[in-house]
Amino acid sequence: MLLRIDAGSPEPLFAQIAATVRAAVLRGELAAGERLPSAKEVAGSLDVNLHTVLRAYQDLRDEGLIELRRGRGAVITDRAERYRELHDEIPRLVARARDLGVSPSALLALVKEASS
Amino acid sequence: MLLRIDAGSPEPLFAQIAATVRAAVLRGELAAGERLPSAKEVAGSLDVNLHTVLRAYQDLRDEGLIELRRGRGAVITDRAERYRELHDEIPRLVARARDLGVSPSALLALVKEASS
DNA sequence: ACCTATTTGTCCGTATGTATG
DNA sequence: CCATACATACGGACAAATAGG
Repeated sequence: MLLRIDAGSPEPLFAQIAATVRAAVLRGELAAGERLPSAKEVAGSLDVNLHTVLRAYQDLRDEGLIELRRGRGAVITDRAERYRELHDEIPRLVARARDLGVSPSALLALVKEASS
Repeated sequence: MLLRIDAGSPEPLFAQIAATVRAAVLRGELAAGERLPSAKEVAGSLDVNLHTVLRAYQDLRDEGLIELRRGRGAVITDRAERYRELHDEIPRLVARARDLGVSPSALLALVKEASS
């Protein structure tokens, strides 16, 4: 099963569901164009309410990771693919900084500076 | 009354409520630190469901216009104030572009270029 | 220190609407 | 026309944080 949640966690169910999908995308298990199981299916398999899943899906849509269409469902976006690629580059950047003797906090400051 | 909605509009109720608050902030009717009426109050006065108002408030929170705290309510952020200031500068920029003979589409392109 | 009321947060259930296939 | 699937709205319930007495 793709999605897993922990009912005992203080993390809200909808957030757990969204996080699980996000993680799957970042691990490359979900490629652009692929379709997520319908909210109804997920709700059934996780034994949560349909709305809880829909809220998770809508959060993911707001982040640009998926597209939602009535009658069609949830589809991974191209942008999600690019997020993944970017995500994969981070460890290399961190390693390179370490090689150059740049501290993690200094690297963070550099990134922050560049994106301001 | 601060908020108004049109039940006949195709625009969802929660979006109408959020848009009304947004507009009020941009008109300067709501300053940073001011508190919005509680979701319950708004729901009562607009005759909509409590959850509909809460969703509007949560959208506004996600945009950074308000802060939400249990037991305390919804408070306009400093950032909202800055949004308003930025908003107020736009007409001046447009007027200045016009004075300089820069077309609206060219101005748009310049802004787009600068923010890429 | 305690209790209570207020207010948002989450989740569930139900109903209806609307776009897609 | 029909089934699927998301979108919105309503209602109820309980939890958790805050404020005030």
